[in-house]
Amino acid sequence: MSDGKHKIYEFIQSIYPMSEEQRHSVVQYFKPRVFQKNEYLLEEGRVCQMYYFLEEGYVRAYTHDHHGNDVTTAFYSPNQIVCELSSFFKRIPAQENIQALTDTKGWYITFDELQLAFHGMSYFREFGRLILVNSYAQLKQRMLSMLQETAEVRYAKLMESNPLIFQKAPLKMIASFIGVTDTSLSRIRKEYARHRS
Amino acid sequence: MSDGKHKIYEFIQSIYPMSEEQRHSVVQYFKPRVFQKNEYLLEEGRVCQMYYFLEEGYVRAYTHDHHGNDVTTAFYSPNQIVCELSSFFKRIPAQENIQALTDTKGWYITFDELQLAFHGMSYFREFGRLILVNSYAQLKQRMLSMLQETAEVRYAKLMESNPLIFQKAPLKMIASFIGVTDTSLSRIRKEYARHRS
DNA sequence: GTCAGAACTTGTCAAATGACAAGAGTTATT
DNA sequence: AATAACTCTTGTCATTTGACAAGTTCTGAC
Repeated sequence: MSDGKHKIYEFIQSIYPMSEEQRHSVVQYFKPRVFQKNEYLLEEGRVCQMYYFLEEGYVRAYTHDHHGNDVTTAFYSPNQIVCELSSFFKRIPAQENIQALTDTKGWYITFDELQLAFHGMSYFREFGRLILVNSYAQLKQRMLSMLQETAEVRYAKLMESNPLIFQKAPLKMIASFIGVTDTSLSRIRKEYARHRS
Repeated sequence: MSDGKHKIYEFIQSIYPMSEEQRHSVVQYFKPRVFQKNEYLLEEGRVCQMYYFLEEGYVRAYTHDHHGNDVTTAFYSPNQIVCELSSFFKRIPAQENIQALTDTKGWYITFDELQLAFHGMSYFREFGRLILVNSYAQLKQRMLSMLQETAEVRYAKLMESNPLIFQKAPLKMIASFIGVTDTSLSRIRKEYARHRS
């Protein structure tokens, strides 16, 4: 394992444990790729070509609402898969952009390669399916959070689960992710800081 | 096809077209199952055992918030798959209940059967994956709708996309699905009717 | 048919949030 | 260093929504 793929081995193991040999046959498909700050991993209107394991750096996905404002749909931190799953698996144009917030480093696999690997290896299939199921579960939690919790609670949770994002992304991006205006988030943050002190 | 599985054949074809023969080998796994009004398809704390194709009837899924109120997470109409995907695929206890709003009729397959079928048939795998990807895409749309649109717009969209739900489910269930209180939805509905007249 | 509970509407008031604008601080570019 | 663009905070006011309560209608159990 002197190929620098240490992190991706660990990641696969944490999602769906398998033998050393099996992991190796999965990992071999992944190729290195870096992005500079502000570079796009995916642009709206194109088909998502990468299933990208983010090893270092921070990334966000966003789309536009009808007023032309952009809305953050996801933040990605190290050790996550970055991919617009609908576009990638259905081979249709994406409705969102994915952009590097910082310089990033990671490993990718293309759709065709993934199909090939899926075909032969049942453990890879399971791994792929779990990524999908986990993303679904996570999105559902966020949905529930939108339905049940106040903006302040959503802010507090993001602070806990992903504090580094606040150093990498401007307030406005975080605000649209949480579902409030940046003005409002600025006030919420103030209140939150007051409670904590 | 005198086995009454007409609808499920059509459904599979609409999601992921395949040959008559392939579809047959998929469909043969599904067994009939009916539920009476108010009967539970899944109860909180149990592992979801069914991947259920809903042929007739209406169903909703809900969970509880910290105040003990229930929150509707999904409505299901005929020709949809009813399943708590996280619980079903990860074999973990579900956090939500799925309950019949009306008498229902449909077809189910268990996890083990599905695994078996996935193993041998690549077209079944594709079908299964598309169900997952489609559910994900749909949830994402709803998420965006929560972020960008007013409660009134969400109400209007649900009215268009799924008008029959309004005859099957009380206002309170619909309100928690849209993300407002029933009081508020009552007012929104009034306003909406006024605009339309 | 009567009763109890659920479902829905409406009123009043308070709280949360958005829209808009001004201003201070920061960063990038030339 | 000067400038412009971006970032964040804060003030004011309007709008939306929630909380609570009262009252009507509907529905199901007995």
